[in-house]
Amino acid sequence: MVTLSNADIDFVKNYDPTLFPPNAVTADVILLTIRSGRLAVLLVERDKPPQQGSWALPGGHLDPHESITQTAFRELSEKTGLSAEPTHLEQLQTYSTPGRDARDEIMRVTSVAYLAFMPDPGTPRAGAGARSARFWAVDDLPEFNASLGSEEGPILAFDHSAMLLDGLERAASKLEYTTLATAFVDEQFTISDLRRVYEAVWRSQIDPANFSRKVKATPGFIESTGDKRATGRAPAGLYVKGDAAIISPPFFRPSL
Amino acid sequence: MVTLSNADIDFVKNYDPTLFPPNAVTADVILLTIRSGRLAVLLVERDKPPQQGSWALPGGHLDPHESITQTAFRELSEKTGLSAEPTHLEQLQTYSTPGRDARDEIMRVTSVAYLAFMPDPGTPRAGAGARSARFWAVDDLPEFNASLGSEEGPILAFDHSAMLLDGLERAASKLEYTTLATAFVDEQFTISDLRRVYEAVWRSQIDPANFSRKVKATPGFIESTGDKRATGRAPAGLYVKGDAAIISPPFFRPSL
DNA sequence: ACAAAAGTGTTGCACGTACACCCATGA
DNA sequence: TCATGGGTGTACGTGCAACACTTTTGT
Repeated sequence: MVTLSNADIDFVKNYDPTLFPPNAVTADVILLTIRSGRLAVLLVERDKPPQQGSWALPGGHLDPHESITQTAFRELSEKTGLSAEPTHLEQLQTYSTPGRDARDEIMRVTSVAYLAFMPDPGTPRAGAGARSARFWAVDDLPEFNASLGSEEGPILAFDHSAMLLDGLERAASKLEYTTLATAFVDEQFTISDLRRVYEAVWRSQIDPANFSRKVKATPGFIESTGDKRATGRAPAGLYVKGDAAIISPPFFRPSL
Repeated sequence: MVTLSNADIDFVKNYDPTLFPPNAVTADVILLTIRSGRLAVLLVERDKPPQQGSWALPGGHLDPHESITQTAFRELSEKTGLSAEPTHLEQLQTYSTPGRDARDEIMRVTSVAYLAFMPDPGTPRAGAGARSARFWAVDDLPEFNASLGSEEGPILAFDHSAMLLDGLERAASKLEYTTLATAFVDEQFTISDLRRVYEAVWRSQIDPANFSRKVKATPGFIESTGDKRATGRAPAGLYVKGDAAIISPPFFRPSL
């Protein structure tokens, strides 16, 4: 990837990392899915300090020979025991404010947050370093205009509430101009399934008639399989994801 | 910011950073401005290995007690001697692919790229670690559909071409739905000044009549001062930035 | 037969684009 | 007075929101 000059080779040979202040780099993953029509996020209950016993996003340290994206995938699978990989994973933002982690007194911890989507993967299993792992409906979390739902969720550890807030905004805005809603549904899905993704992420009602027309009119968003699924009453057409990545013109979420 | 339990305090006291593989965290800044109607980026000629002698984005190491955003501001001023600060600076993305920096053999280098805008600040001065510093018109860089212009620019060091490409796309897309074009012009500006920002960043022609109407119709985008500037021929109204951050409905760039 | 969900038709309105036109100024 | 750029007027097309209406099935 990089061409090394002789000067570079000499330089690297004599490079002493201990001369630099210590740093840690971690990846944290905001994995979103739709459960019973509600947007849900995967959290783990921490089993080690710092913040032992509190709930946090799954994540962990960068290994020397992997990219930070690989860290995100690996930590997600190690901490939560999910067998399937997310259908979409993208980098969100990096968080480095001093004091965001107790270890900052000794060694700065810089955290790269990732945003991931997948269809409901069922119940996760707590992995290494986690006391338990489960999905929480986002609006059961008290920090996110809470408790329209039944359960009362936890307050998040570290600055993970800020990360989640940023992730939710990114998710809502990406549905406007990309076809990423398909990352939340199974391989075969109905247009109503897709509409329920939009409704959950945008927390708003969408006119089924206009939604259906618009999705079908967007080239490459969905492809018909010809089959039908006997879902509730009338059978709905089954579709698979098309090959377009962006929607133009975009969908707009109601301006609130 | 974080409340520490007794367990956390004990944990941090006994924390040994040397048990972890060494990491470096750096910030690199893509500073864009408009010069003679063309989009330009600030580059420095490196005066130390690695990649000594080649051109790169200004940047450097995270200090133990600053946020990575502060690193970006500090390195920009140290390396390029700019007296004014950018009028806009936002985090772009983090780059950590193994092999992106020669030092990765010894210590992983994770780089947080920032995107910054400002009105033309004049000629920069090379600072510590830089042999020289100057603005290059983006389309004089051979990797960016080059040489409509006169000069032939350099190939960038490390993965800085990828960063710049991502930054240009982000800048173009942000002009669609935010009022950030005002970050490129002086405090007082004409509507044509603002239009030339859009034309430089989008590399396209815009109808002056429709542009003027749309800008004035967007609440909070610009505020009239009542003054006029005798620019070319007829005097143009002078405006200042309004207090809105987002444009709705957005402007759309021509779909190419 | 009826309820519920899928999907079609139709209308009005808001907005963007294109382009003709007028105005103010300095050379 | 003419060239240049700032600015207004206007007509056309597109596309979406709203909502009435038809179709299809399971109970």
